[in-house]
Amino acid sequence: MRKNKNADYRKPEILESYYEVMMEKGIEGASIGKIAERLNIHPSLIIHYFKNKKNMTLSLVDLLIEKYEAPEFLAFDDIEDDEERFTALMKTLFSFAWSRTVDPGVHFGFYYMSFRSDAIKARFRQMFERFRVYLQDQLVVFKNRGVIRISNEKKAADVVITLMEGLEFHAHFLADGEPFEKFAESARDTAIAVLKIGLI
Amino acid sequence: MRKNKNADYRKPEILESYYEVMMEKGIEGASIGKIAERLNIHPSLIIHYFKNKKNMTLSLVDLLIEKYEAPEFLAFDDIEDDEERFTALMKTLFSFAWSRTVDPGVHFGFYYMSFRSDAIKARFRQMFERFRVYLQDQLVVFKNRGVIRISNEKKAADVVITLMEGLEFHAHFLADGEPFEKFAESARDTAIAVLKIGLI
Amino acid sequence: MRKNKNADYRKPEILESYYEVMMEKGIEGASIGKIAERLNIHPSLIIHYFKNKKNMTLSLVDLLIEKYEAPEFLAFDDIEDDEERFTALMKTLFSFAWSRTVDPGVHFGFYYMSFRSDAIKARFRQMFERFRVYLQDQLVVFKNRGVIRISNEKKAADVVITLMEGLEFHAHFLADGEPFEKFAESARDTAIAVLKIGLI
Amino acid sequence: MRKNKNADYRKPEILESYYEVMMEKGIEGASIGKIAERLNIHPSLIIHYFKNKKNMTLSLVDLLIEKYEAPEFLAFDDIEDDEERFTALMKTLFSFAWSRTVDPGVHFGFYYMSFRSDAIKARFRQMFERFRVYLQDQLVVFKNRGVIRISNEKKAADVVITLMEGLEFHAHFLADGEPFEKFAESARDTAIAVLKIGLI
DNA sequence: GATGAATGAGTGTTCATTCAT
DNA sequence: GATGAATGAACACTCATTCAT
Repeated sequence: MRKNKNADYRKPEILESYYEVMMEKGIEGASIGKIAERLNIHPSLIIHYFKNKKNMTLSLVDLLIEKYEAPEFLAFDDIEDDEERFTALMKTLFSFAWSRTVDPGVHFGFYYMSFRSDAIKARFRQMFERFRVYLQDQLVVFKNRGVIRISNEKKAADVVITLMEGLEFHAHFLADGEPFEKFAESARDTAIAVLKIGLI
Repeated sequence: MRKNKNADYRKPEILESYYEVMMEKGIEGASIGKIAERLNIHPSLIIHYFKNKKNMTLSLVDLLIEKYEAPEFLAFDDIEDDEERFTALMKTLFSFAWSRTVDPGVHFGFYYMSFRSDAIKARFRQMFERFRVYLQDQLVVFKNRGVIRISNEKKAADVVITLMEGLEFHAHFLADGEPFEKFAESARDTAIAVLKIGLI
Repeated sequence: MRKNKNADYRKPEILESYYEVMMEKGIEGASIGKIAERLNIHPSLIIHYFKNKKNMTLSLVDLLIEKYEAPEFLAFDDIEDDEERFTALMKTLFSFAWSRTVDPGVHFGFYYMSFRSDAIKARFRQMFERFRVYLQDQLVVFKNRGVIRISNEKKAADVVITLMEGLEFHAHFLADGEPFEKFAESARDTAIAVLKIGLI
Repeated sequence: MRKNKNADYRKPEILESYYEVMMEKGIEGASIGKIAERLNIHPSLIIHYFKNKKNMTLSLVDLLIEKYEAPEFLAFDDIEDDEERFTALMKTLFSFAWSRTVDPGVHFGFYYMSFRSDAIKARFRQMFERFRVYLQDQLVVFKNRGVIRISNEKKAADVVITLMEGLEFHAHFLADGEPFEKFAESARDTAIAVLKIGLI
């Protein structure tokens, strides 16, 4: 019954299982025992690969952040028309698909963990930084093409992110029943208006 | 060593201790044992007062929500000038004091718990609902007085809340170093502009 | 809400509740807390009346034994014909009603407790002694009237009791489905035969 | 201090310890902690082997039932004479050794537990069923050989079991002082007579 | 690479009981 | 008579981790 695999196979397998258990049972419910059980392996084997839980958790965070930064998500180079490309970007940023890249329960869970773990916090901070930089660059382009009218690109990017993250929250607590996409409209339209009118 | 107090004293005392332990050790670290230790009482006394941990947790959530809804926070009736009152409201909504009414770690912790606990989620939902209704009412007044220019008050209130909550996030991950108040400016100004220009 | 009663009222009330909880949750499940809850009184009040649980348990045992020894059960004086009276006695001893005077779960529970508690064991021993004496006396009468033919009344009574108690067991484990009365027949007929034929 | 053994050694060792603690302290007194203490191991090791207490308890029940069904007990094939073999069987069924295969306190304890646990009840029921079948088969043989004279083998077997179990009870409450063997005589003789005379 | 034995700290909760009011 | 505060021991069980194999 014992299938000998090596780290390259096992580690992702274990992280996948970790993620799944987290979705079902939450952070505090995602114990090494349950993760192992789901994989039909011995808990010790998980320790064997990751040394300890903290380490494994950081690996999972890294993996999930990678998902967010997958290049497919924000590939609009094929759209030639500037206006269209801007719209496509905005639509994506406030889309359901994007919002659900990672299960929201897990997502929030890690956000929460970042309060206790500097290592996790640092990772998210870097992720957000990278995203802000990306957004800033995009905004500069769109500004130069005359699509939007902003003066402070960093602040503008910040506001967009603020709206995105706020929407995530909002959807969890207030959109119940209403479809996400419809609920996201106001936030997206606000973002577009803010950028186009040149408030910032 | 045995100090007999009664429920009116003990229960808030225990909740206070719960809150403190939560700040220090996080949700999963806030065990009945540690809470009791901090109060120099026996763990079972906590059960005596709250029956079980779930119940105690809900009591704490209720207490914290009450804090947010304390009447002092949003009392601007003494300001006669409409414009001034509007500014005061906006300043408060995006203020550090308001944001830190409850320790952000605990705050996020409960948000996170709402994914696993319907009871907690319901409480937050109600809180947000109440807040939206309050905001909506205020916006109607300001609209009638000509201070702002909006067409859909509910959506407008939603956007303001979205910005507030997004700011909370953002501050945690991106504002580090920068003072909150300065960081909050963009979000607040966006909110004001959105309301005044009549985007929604 | 507090109704002041005195011991004469409260004690039986508490014992009744104890018995009920025992039926539902078993011996180990019958805690003072649950008994009190059922009565809507404070657990301390139970201690107040009975001093401690052991004491209360003994009181309950006494009460239940009294039930078994209720005079109504074995009152056949109105039956004049000896043969008929003998049959009536035998029918009663192996009847469902008699067997279920006390809930069998509780009944067994106390039997079991008698292994750990000398006080309880002594009570049951006395009860059985008294019952044996009663039976012996009856058998002597029936023997003198020529209804049965035995040489050793004590042993004869013993065998009857053995059959009665064995039936109790048997019914629990083997009679499932089959009605008790039908199942009891063999035991009763054996008892009658043993007494009539004069084996003992 | 750490002695690594394996499940084949540990599990029976733990069950043995469980049984011993049960004899001393009763069912409710047989906690995992005490069992572990007696073995000088950590309580969680017990959980490691048996997952949970219920499971361990069922394992013990199985073990004890096995003891009752040990083939040595009822091996009379070497006795050629039918009459002698019948007597030997009867003697064994009502013997002290048989009755004390398992400590009566533990024995009763499990009987009692069968009221609350369907799993335990089912096991006992099966055990009794198997025993009845065995007895029935034997009675058929003895009947064919002319040793006994019965018409309904199942009922006959039932009565024998009833007498056996009733004796168990009886001995506990009434035979104190008197030696079991002597006390058992009446029950055994009744059984023999019932079978020989052909009452059933 | 993989398993299983073993640990020890910790979890929430139950329980009988004592004491003060 | 009745309540509530408080205790402390005990309970089954979970968990991450270490070590030997």
